[in-house]
Amino acid sequence: MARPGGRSARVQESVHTAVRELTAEMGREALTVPLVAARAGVTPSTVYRRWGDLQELLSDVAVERLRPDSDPEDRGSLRADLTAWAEQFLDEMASPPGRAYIRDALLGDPDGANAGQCSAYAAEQIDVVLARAAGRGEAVPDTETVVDRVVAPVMYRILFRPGGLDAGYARRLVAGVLDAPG
Amino acid sequence: MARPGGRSARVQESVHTAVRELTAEMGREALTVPLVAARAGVTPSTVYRRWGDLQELLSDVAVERLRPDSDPEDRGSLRADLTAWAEQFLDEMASPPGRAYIRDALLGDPDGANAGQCSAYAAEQIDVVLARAAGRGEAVPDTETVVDRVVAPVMYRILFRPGGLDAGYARRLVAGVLDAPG
DNA sequence: CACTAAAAGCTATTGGTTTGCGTTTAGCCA
DNA sequence: TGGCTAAACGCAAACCAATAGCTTTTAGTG
Repeated sequence: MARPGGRSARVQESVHTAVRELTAEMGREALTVPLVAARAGVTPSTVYRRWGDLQELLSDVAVERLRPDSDPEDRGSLRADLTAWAEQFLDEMASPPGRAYIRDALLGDPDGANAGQCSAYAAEQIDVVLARAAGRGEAVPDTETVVDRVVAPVMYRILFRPGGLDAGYARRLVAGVLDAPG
Repeated sequence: MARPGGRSARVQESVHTAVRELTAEMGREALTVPLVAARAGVTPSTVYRRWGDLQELLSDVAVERLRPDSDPEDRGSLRADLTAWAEQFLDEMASPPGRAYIRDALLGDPDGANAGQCSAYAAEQIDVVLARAAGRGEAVPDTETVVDRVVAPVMYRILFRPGGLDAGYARRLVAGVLDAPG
């Protein structure tokens, strides 16, 4: 993988852009490697060599989209910060596009590197919230505890229990980990 | 879908058997629809029409394999029952074949029906354990609470955090939900 | 400025996937 | 029991995604 500005970087960028555009235009089902390659202005063999197959390419694009673009907002207390973050997290992840990205990220991921990256994103956001609360002098749970008690249940239900998720569920999970830290 | 003994049932059975045999013989990577169809004694078009593609077929087979074959053993107390079940659950699901089945089950599952079935299997097992404990007069948590506090963290880590799972983790999760029920 | 290795373009070929049509089978009602 | 209907399957041709071999371009280096 060359430095930004090199040909490799240009190809990667144009291919990723092609995936995003074509997904928006005609849906995920209609996507095919030759189609993406044509839109990106490269040959299919280039895509196959760099990504292996369509799933791995979609996984790469999905991880990019799941990267949070900013730190959680400071609302003055651990409870308020964590509740707001959890509600937004559930809202984004449980939406149809969010679910599609999660599936794509998990699917074309032979070694689990992309899935690990997604988990790291959530852990980083939680770290920010917890560190801020600790700076205020509040007692804070471990990041791992929050992952187990909030992130994991949300993701589990998104993946295995289609339907029946709302902001209230996220609030209850946060209340549970703050009021009864295991 | 016809009753057992009908042609549809015979075809489904022979195709599923072919998938299991060929997976064991030459690995999941080598599987193709024409290969499975030939082993099953049907034509590829039959498989494509019934299952859509290889992923959906593998998803069906994976769900079958994830079905528990017996109720959890009675060890005399809720804590012992739940701990033993969680340890076995983690052990089976975190193993390479278990992870492969989970991935397959999630993968070819457009409407989430197969994933929901997997979740239902775990909930049923937990229900048995909790009902038995309630029959003894023990105080028991909700099934949903156990799913959130034990099943979800295990599955999340299997899917998003490759590596670093052991029986001790399952024991700590069970202890957490029994000693500090949210 | 030449040199080397990695990456992309090009093309032929393979084989997985789709489709249309005829045939069989299972369920159903008289 | 016997015909009727619709769903499921077999068959075969056509399509197109996927792969591989080879050439050409490009980026980095002495």
